[in-house]
Amino acid sequence: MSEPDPRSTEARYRRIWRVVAAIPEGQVASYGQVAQLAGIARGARQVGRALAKAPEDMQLPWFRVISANGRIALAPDSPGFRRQRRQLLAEGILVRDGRVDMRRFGWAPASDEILLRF
DNA sequence: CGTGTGACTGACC
DNA sequence: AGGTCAGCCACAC
Repeated sequence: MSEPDPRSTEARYRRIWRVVAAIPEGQVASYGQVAQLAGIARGARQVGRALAKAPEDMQLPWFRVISANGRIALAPDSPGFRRQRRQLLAEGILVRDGRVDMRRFGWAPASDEILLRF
């Protein structure tokens, strides 16, 4: 019996989904932060990929993931952008011009919280 | 196997 | 504050 390679794309996606699922309601995390917590250095782009690939019935809070600069990464004129903005606003996260104040809404998990969860 | 393309980032103007 | 750029990495062609 061989363990699945933790470096495989599938294994990485599963860890990414696990981290995203742990982002508290009312808070946001950046793609790079999610990658970091999932043990994937410099894997920000993979996070975007994993979110796009996440099964709908997984009900992943993908909308809580935004760019490190606080901006919604999707195209401002896209349906995805509008949906993300709406869902963020729905849980009290202020979105102004497609931007969120990371200092106010950014997720800052405590170290023990990280060790226990991931 | 080379190239182009992003739901990305950090560094530098 | 806002644009450019190189680095990044999985994927489509």
